[in-house]
Amino acid sequence: MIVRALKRGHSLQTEDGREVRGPDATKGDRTRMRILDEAAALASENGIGAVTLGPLADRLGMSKSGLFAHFKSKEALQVEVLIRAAERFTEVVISPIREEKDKTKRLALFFKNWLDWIEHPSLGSGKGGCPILAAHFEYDDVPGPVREQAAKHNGEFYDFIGRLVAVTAPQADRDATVAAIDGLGLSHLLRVRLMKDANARTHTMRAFEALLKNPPLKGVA
Amino acid sequence: MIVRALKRGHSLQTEDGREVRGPDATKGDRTRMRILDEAAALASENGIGAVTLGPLADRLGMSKSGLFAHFKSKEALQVEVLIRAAERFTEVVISPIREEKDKTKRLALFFKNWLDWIEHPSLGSGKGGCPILAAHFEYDDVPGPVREQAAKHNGEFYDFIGRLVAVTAPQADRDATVAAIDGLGLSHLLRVRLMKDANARTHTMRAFEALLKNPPLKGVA
DNA sequence: GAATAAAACGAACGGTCGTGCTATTTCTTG
DNA sequence: CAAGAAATAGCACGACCGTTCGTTTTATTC
Repeated sequence: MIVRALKRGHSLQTEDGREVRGPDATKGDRTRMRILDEAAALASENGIGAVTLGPLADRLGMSKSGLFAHFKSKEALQVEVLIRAAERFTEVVISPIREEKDKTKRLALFFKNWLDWIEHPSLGSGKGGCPILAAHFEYDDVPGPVREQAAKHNGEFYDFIGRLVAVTAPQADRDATVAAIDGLGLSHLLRVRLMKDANARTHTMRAFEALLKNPPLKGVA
Repeated sequence: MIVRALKRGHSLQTEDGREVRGPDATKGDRTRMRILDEAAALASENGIGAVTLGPLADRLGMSKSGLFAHFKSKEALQVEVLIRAAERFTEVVISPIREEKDKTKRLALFFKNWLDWIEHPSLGSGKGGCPILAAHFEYDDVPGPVREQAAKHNGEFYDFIGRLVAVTAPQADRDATVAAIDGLGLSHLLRVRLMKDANARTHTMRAFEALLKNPPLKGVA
């Protein structure tokens, strides 16, 4: 087990394709998963920057050095936490929309799932907010691998929304519409988590439906 | 100078009303201002949480303890940094819109100023992003005075946008429109700073103009 | 079950953090 | 310019940080 899942760029398989979850996963792989899930929970509460080895080890009931041995550095751990969180995001928010067979309804379904994720992070990881969005704002100006990983995720996220927009509102200016949708999610997070506004969802949904009804059009302004 | 500006809740005057800027300000007051401005710059680059005493003292060319003596705690310093950053935000983004005599055009002018602020933080403090927004996401789930201050600012910000919306688009659902506008700014920040998208402004403006043309309406959805 | 590899531990390191203290310098004021 | 107050520096502290290393415990494999 010298070769780690890290090298494959995601955390579900090792290089030889062996599953990392389930009974045929080795002990180290299982612990590794426990660590990443707990770290994601911690990150969602206090930000990726607050994922420190001591407290994380305490929460896991293991030693700091034993934990550290799974990752070559704290930075590598942070990057993996982001990858893990993105996996969960895909499982909870992205993948379920395939069950909707009317493809023009998938955008609305995705948006609803996203708001759920933002409001009830228990679906995801911790009791704090979405660790991915937190990382975006935390590292938007801090060069390094964490920033690169965050930018990569956000780019894929925009592409994903863009494809949904193209199906649901082909006449719309795609990029501008993606910006508006992304913004509604971000603003929703602040109103729910920072402002504790009980009506946040109502306002967000009104704005979203108005946006779909009259999206920004191509070539205008 | 036992009584500090801090106690008044903002940083431009002491309790007795004496100006803190200009020649009749005492030396300590001036140093205090230098500290807060430099701290805001540092916060804009790496977040409020990264405003630590050692590096901040280095940048100011003074000792850690000399700096610390101006504030009773690091937390108090952070709160004051937020207050100072909000003052600058008002000076640069909010106040100038009064020069527009057509009140229905003030919303658009504000939005333009805000995007400028997000893109060119030199207008504000450091070379990083808006320290206020960064603090909102950094502390949205971390209880304490910093969080309270951030929530206060955001509430006032929403009220301000809401008043502009009421003048420019009285038929609109005010809260939903405020959410959409706020979101466009947040998303703009990510696309400019994290994604380094050169077309961010074009997309943001298209979405903004579409929003003003067809805002969410009252009582709908 | 013995041999071997992987995983986890415990202690220690150099470094930085926020925060007290006391002494010294610098400003302010009569 | 002298006396007093305010501002700053110097130093030390305990706590926590990421990281390393040698040892011990636990899994895996034959």
